[in-house]
Amino acid sequence: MSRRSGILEFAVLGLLRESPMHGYELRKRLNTSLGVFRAFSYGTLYPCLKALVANGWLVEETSGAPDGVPATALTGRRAKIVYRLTPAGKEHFEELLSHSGPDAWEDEHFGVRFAFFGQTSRDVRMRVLEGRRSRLEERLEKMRTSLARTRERLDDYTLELQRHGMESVEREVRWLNELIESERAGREQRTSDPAAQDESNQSGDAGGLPRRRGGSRPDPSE
Amino acid sequence: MSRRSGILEFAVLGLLRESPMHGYELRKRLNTSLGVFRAFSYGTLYPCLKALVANGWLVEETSGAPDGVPATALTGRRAKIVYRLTPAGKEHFEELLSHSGPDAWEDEHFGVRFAFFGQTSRDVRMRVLEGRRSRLEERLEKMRTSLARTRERLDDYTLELQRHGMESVEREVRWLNELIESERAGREQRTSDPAAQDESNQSGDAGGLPRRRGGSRPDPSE
DNA sequence: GTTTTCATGTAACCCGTTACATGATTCA
DNA sequence: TGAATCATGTAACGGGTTACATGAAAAC
Repeated sequence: MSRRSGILEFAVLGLLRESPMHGYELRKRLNTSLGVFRAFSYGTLYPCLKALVANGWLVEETSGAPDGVPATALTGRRAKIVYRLTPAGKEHFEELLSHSGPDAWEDEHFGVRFAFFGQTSRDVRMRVLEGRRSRLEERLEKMRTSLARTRERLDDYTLELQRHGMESVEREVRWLNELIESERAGREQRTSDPAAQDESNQSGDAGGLPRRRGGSRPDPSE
Repeated sequence: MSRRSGILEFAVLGLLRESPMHGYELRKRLNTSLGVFRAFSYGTLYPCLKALVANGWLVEETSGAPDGVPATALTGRRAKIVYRLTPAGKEHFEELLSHSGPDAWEDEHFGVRFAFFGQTSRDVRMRVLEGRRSRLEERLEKMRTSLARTRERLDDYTLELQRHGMESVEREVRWLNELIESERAGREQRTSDPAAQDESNQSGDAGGLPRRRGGSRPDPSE
């Protein structure tokens, strides 16, 4: 019952749901796939994995595998400890997925939640996106009033910092607007979901993302 | 010698350099002026203040002031403990200001450093801005390669998250480019600095910010 | 055969928050 | 007079990192 990190636990369960992995690989996935937002060290990850095993959500499969299936087949090289999600773990993860409480739209949590939107039902997606948006909007409100009160007493750099900060938040709000609109647009369409889970897949279909693929042009004017 | 937070210490010294304050007010300033980036609690601030006093960088002035000058005159209401920067503290802060080590351009530090650019000499400003920029550029590089490697294995949401993340970083790089250019432009001009310090003011002149005042229009299309 | 990368862990520490305890001042 | 805000503090805990210790497999 010790180490409960919330976000790390969530991410680990989510990644292991796709396929079993050992700690080292897991960490790399955490720091790229879910990247930008968070980088966990081994000192955090390994104890967390042990705790999840203790909870019955994961099982360890060592090289001299008790269940046949040598880990070699999975990774191409001998892996020490492969972690696999148990049915209980899967159930637990899906329960976490279905929650959309206020903490789900805080800075740290939101990124991870979004990363697993593919697994998330559409109504939960909507609640998280809208929650996040209103969170940012109230933050903007605060910044605006506080700026209005102190405007003239601040030097140019502080002001510029404030301005840039607000613009960043505004930009994220616009992003959320687009996403929410896409979700709304894809509401009644029921397109076929690309990667359907075998069982207990509670996610609806993939909604509709802006579909602007290709990821930010390499050379933006400069 | 205990509690050394770095960023909090820096911000506290910087704010107190402008004028003496008590803890409560200090915290509000921390969470607005330097806002967006960080919000400290009393549980962090007060112990830090004590430590700074123990270091000889601050002095406490209680209501029954030993130095005359009742705190009432400063705030309009009776304040309990007013903290004032000592000469040693000022000296220390200016030394901190002059450093531009690699940690100065990490996410957490950069914001605070920038907030006190008004007090910072131009060459240090330049080094910090350029350091920050190259830091972001190498991060972009990593993201690009990692994205290229895993592109097709990721679902749309993860991809969109990645894309948005990269765009955010690219945007900050462009911002830095503008700032750096402004600094370069204001290099030989020697405009009069708006708020000159009485003594030991090592900051050159204010350089030149984009001068686009007015802080982000209230209604951006939506 | 040595270096690099893969792979797993632990103990000490750091920075910060939460929740609590306390009390003065202002305002309705 | 009672509620809200101002104001100062502390102890317990939380979540994470760093540095270290260890060793196997791959690459050169």
